[in-house]
Amino acid sequence: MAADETRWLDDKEQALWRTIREFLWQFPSAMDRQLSVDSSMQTGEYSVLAVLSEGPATSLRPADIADNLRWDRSRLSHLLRRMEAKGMITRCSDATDRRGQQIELTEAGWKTIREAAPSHVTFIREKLFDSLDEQERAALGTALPKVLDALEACEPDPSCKDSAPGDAQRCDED
Amino acid sequence: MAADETRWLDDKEQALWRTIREFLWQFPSAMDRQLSVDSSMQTGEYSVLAVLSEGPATSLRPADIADNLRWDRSRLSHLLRRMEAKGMITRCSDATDRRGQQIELTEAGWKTIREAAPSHVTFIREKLFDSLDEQERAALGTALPKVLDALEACEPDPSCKDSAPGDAQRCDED
DNA sequence: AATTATTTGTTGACGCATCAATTATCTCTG
DNA sequence: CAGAGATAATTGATGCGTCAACAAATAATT
Repeated sequence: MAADETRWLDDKEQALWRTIREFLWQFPSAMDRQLSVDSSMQTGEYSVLAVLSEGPATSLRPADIADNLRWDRSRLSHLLRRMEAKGMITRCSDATDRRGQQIELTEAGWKTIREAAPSHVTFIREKLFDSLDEQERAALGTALPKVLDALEACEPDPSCKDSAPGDAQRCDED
Repeated sequence: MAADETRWLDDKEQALWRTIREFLWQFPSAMDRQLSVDSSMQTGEYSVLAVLSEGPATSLRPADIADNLRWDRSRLSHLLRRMEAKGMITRCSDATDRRGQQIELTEAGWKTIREAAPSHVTFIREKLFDSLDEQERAALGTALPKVLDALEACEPDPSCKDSAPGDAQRCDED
């Protein structure tokens, strides 16, 4: 890349970036607070409980949960350990693949997600959906996937290998 | 609040929430990775360096930085300690208010932000702005502030007190 | 069948954010 | 001026996410 061709942000772009950055920080932060206050847990734990309770299957392998949430395996592993200690989930070894496990909600886990869901959904509806009109919701629905696509071009996994090579990715250059 | 009036999300809303949730996680995560790889720092540190370098003043008090970024004081305090240890900033006690301090970038701090800025701005432009058309950018610009407004109604600080009391905040009910 | 590569999941060290508690200074009120 | 309250900033404990290294089992290759 040539010397200093950085396309800096103009004032308008900078203002928008500022807004987005604030949203990126404030929303998850407020969501964690809501869950902490109302249900003594955080977003990560809620997400795992939700995935396990929503799916058609009664048990899932950690890799499935990780894929569903697009999470790091390690993060999930740590979280599952804590959740098992709290009695939210149980693990049994997978018969067909002895590396894997089957993760299942316990009764306490079901109770927890059932009790946490109403206030959490209310939070999302009130703070997020109710703040936006139909057009804005639609715009988010089309805009954000594009950004996510752009991000996938350069992920931590070695998934960089199967992305379009012609288009100047910045996975290791500087 | 009455028994079970939770307005659950329908399929369309759930899909949108899923997208937003993924964006909320993946974007900051990718941004941290970019900064780590290219500049050996993370978003928080970059933000502080940016605020200090952008402002008209050559030095700022921690409270000003915290307000600018809408951060917790404690978070900033910890971060400033680490940044001071790395030689990025210096502190001098404020003459007019002996509780406060003046935070200033060191030469090393200036060098760091100057070197980190191009690739970071490029990341934001390529992954975020370039992925969106003008209409989508405008939509974000109007939509997100509304969400942020809704969030401000219920913050950790005792700022709950000066928000409209008629409108059923959920700061402590359940 | 034997070797290699890939996939599944765990672990430990480390850095960071959060919360509650604390110190020091300032401001307001009487 | 004295005392109550507010504000600036720090501290320590705790929990979480990340990274790199690892162990175990399966899949692919020869």
